[in-house]
Amino acid sequence: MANIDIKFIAKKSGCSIATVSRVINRSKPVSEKLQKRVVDTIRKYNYNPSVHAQYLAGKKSKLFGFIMTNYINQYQLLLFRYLNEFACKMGYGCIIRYCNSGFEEKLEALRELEIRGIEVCFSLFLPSREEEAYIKEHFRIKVCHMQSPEMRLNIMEKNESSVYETICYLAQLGHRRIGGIFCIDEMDDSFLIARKRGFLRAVKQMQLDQEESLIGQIHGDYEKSSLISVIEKIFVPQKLPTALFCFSDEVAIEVMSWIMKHGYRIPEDVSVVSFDGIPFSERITPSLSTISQPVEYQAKSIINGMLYLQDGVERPCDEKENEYLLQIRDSVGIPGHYEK
Amino acid sequence: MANIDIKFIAKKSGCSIATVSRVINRSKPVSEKLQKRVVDTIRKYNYNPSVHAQYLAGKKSKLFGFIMTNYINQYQLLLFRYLNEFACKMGYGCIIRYCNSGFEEKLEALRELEIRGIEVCFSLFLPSREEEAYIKEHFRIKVCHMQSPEMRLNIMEKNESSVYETICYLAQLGHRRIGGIFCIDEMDDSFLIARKRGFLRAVKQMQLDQEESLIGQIHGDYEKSSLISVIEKIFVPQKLPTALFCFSDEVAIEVMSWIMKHGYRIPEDVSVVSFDGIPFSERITPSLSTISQPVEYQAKSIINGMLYLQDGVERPCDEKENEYLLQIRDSVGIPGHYEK
DNA sequence: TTGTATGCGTTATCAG
DNA sequence: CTGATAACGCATACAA
Repeated sequence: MANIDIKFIAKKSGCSIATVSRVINRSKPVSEKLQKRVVDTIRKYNYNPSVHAQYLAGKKSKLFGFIMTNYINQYQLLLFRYLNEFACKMGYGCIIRYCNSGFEEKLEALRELEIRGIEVCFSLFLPSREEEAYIKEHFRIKVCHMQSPEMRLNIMEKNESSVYETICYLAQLGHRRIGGIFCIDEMDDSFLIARKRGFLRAVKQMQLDQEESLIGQIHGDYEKSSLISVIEKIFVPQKLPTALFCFSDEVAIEVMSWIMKHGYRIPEDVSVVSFDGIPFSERITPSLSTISQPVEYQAKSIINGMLYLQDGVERPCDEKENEYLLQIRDSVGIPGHYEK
Repeated sequence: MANIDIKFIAKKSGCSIATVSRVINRSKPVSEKLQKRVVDTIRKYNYNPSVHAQYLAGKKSKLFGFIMTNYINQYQLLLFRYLNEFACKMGYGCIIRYCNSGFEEKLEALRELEIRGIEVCFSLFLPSREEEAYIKEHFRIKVCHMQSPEMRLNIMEKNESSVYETICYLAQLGHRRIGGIFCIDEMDDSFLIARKRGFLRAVKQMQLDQEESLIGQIHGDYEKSSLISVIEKIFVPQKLPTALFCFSDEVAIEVMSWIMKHGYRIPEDVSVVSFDGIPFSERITPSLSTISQPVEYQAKSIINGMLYLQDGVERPCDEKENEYLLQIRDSVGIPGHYEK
């Protein structure tokens, strides 16, 4: 059987390839009769135009690139799942590339994407100002990320304020001594740092204990041992915190297993709250209280941003859905409210 | 500035585009001098041939497709990271598509991949015989999966035997009452089922307690509540098992948090062992004993299989690396060996 | 060893 | 409204 291409369809429909093309792209009017005939044969032979030929003939690539960090967490995974879903819905394919954090390696990844004719890519890495400038100078491909203005995620403010409110809530429950585990980021001004800012602001505002020993910091790709030293720094026997905030659910889960293994009860002795709202957070026992991110909104908003970078058309998102929701579950309780 | 295409490079190198093409593809000998000149200008202008044009001119697509289940776990994520790495090393890009388990949706995903000129794709879903036949009949794209013979993973046997050996090991430690949580699969003969077979064989062989209440089954996309009923079925107060096997690390982590929350100690009261060897398994407290899969080998072997499907060239893998290793960590102990 | 010319499947321009 | 045809960037058969 012959290859099913535009020529084949044209012959079977008794018209020229130009007409078939017009039917496919709705680029120029075609008489109803002919239109129907063409559509029918396309259906009949299950014809699909070759994207490669389309691209060569001047069309855009319909392919988005995604650069993933090697230290991916479940939140990022979930985000990507939605990104994939929305990209598909808009007719775009997703080409993915894992990458270590070295700048050279990121450039290599960009090069690969560029070769494949991709024009817009999303990176889970937050680039520094210099990196961003370098890329703009040397690449045709447009790179965006969580903090790019086109994404309209308002992510810094949302992170700061949701943590602030969470800590205030704990204070209102009666917690006066709240520990916090945060992420050190290479970027001066990332949304991860914003979480710490929100925490500190609430501590000050609510006049909670401000001891330095209540705060721990670890890197994004921390070792288990360094997390444990942070926990041990915070959990000093005579002066335990009654609550603990962790910058991510995964860290919280590690911490909770440590706490329970060491004979403390959650939430009777310590309440735990974290950030992200990954599905796993409600599966463990006790279920983890967490600030759940609007992943679906974020994904939609990012894809809209990428489409904008691709074709210049703005697609507004409903800002109201951009809500960070504190999910109170079993890991949070009232201090001093249980028998010893 | 003109577009940097093969014509541009040809002009700058003072030769024809045919020669440039030959240098790029090493398809025919080119004199050393000319070769060098061409290579230099390619470098100088950072020229990259258009994959679309190459494809159109008869070359293969250099793109692999991957169909991911929506209920992805960390093991699958890790596997995909390595798949991505090895595919990149071989000059292939990875286009990814998440998908629910409905057959229609899988077909839609395949269609999308096929349109993009992809010839080989890997699916995390295990297709039934009928599904496989249907796809072969209706699609040009070749679909492979964990149990495809071309992948040479020997996965059924490896799963069965590694679980068998693990349970024997526990028996030798003195465990006589071992619980097991397994996955119900729609496929009659999947590697997930093989894990249960290995368990049952060992129980029989070592003459361990065979009560039906020691065994629980859940679906791949189980709810938390159904896991908890399974746990409660196994953890009957007067006749606790001294050890528990879980078919995946993620299930084990959920189970462990339940166990600790309910006042049992790990491993003093119950030992826990599971399957996969995801990084998170050693991060929790106590660290989780698990049968770690040779993810890196598997990924390499899968990519080799996909390359074989693409170009017919066999690339042998070192079978010795296909080893499932029981990692004994803190979650395993000797029964009756601790003070109450 | 090198160059010329054709074709790959599509879109877009220009005539009819 | 429709059809012929020139691009698009590359590989390759054929000619030199």
